[in-house]
Amino acid sequence: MNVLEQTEETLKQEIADAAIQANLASKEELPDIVLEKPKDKSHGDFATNIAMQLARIAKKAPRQIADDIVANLDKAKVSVEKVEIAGPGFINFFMKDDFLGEIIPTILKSDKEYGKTNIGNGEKVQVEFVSVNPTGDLHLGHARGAAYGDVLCNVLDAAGYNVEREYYINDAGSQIDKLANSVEARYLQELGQDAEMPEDGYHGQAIIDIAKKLVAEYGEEWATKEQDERIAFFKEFGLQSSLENIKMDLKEFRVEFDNWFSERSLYKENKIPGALKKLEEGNYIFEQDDATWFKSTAFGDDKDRVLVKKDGNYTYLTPDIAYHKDKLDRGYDQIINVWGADHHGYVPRMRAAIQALGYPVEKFDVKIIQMVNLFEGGEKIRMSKRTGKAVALRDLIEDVGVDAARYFFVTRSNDSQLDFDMDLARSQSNDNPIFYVQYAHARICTMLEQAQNKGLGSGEVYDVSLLTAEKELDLMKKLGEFPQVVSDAAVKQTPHKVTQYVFDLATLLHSFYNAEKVLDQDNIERTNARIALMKAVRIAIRNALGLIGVTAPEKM
RNA sequence: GUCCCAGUAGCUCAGCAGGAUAGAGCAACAGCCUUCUAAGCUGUGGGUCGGGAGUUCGAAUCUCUCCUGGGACGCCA
Repeated sequence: MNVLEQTEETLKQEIADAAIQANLASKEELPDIVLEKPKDKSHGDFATNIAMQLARIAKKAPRQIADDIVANLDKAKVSVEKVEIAGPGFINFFMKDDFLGEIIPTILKSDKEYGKTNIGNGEKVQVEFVSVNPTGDLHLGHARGAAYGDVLCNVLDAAGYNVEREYYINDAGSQIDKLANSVEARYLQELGQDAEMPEDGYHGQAIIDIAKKLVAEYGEEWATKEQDERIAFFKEFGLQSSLENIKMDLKEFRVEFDNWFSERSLYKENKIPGALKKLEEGNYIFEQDDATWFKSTAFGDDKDRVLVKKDGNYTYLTPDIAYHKDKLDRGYDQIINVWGADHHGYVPRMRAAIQALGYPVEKFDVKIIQMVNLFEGGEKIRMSKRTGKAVALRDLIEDVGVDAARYFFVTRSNDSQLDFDMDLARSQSNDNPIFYVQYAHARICTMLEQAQNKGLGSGEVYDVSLLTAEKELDLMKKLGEFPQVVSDAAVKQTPHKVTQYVFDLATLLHSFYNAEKVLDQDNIERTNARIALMKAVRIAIRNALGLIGVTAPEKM
């Protein structure tokens, strides 16, 4: 537990005791005390609305209740400067400045660990994300899912969850056949033959590159072979090449997985019939029109779903059900899937499947990532997977860099669409939030370097009580919030809160920097205290950027 | 037609486990570099939180309804 949390806990306890002592409510009746940090400084450092909440129970006016609570408060136990009652019955607490005193020493001591919490309590969480079909390049939409999933995992990890990252490789369905056919057509075209791309094939550049690679390695060898043999070979070649590309792109994007789960392994290990059998035991299977159906409507789905097609093949859903069964059998407390918005309609049937298999549906969670719209020169760039004109992740990285791309993708809530402004992401100006934040870090590094050159603040001796300027207090309060921000982002699965936080912290740093001078030969005491503050800010920025997967440069 | 997401300042978006006078960035306007990085800072203007009803002491936040935009509704994946 960090310093601010401890102060809050003590304060909450005091308020609860005071309320009971004033006979406003019994221990059982008393609601949880909520402490908030008022936006307006004139409302103090903490505020509680307990008086309003107790109005009905105590059958008294809120302001009267607030009076009673304040009268019974033992101010000696917490470092409260003064207490005020305001508005409809808020109780505002103004703390003595020294309540911030422990923040800086705590941060400097925790260093890389600062921000970590144990709210997850070691709970096992698995996050499956990206999981793009190995039939082409990763593009913009996938990139957002990749950034979201990765940062979510970082945040969960920091908040004390036991996280695993997994990628589901669709290497068994009909899309792989399409891939083989597409590769074949491109291969023959490379050799100057008059081959036609299948209507429903993959038209992207990636397939052409694979064909070129084939020609480079095998020449015309495969043109003369039996088609069956050729297709079989191209299927594997295409699959492996695509997978390699995807892995390479993700690695460059700083996304690494613990598991790469192959759909084929479900076939090999006979897991699909097992899942079907389980469904059958629950009477959720029926035959109709020569197909096998899953009665997903029993769990609120719009319509029932086909599992085994008329032609005897599984639909996409069937191995996916087996896959989710497998995941749940691995003993995670929670499995989170990160899906694109175009797959949201798939959620009810998978939820139905989880329930039909007899698992608690609360363990299954889907995060939907809304679309990304790319803007350049004020105009929207349309993307389409079919025509192959989608903007590839690789191109995006080359253009704006990994830092800017990752940062931009986790600036917004996952369920808001995202307008990605290429010009802004590229710009080396104060308009660009990633540069703004990184600049704050670099600025601190420069100051600390100079401090060292001048022989200032090198020791462990500093007196934080000298930090009384408003901007110093603001910085310390913000620093103290970091662990709560991490917990909040993890629990609510909203990694963009970290991005917002680090931006706000950078703002306070820049503001402080312009208002106060850190290195002052004529005031060594204060200089040492400020250097300690700067070190603490640097740690918080670095750790926050680390969670987002963005570098913290020392010079810019 | 059904389902999902969104609708908050001129633009892009936070805020949505109900709390005080609704925030940030950009854009606009006015200022700040003999001082640790001006990739920075300070200030000003700007809002019927899509409309309406309800619950509540209190609603941008919860419920219902309507409108607008985007997406999804295959024996595709």
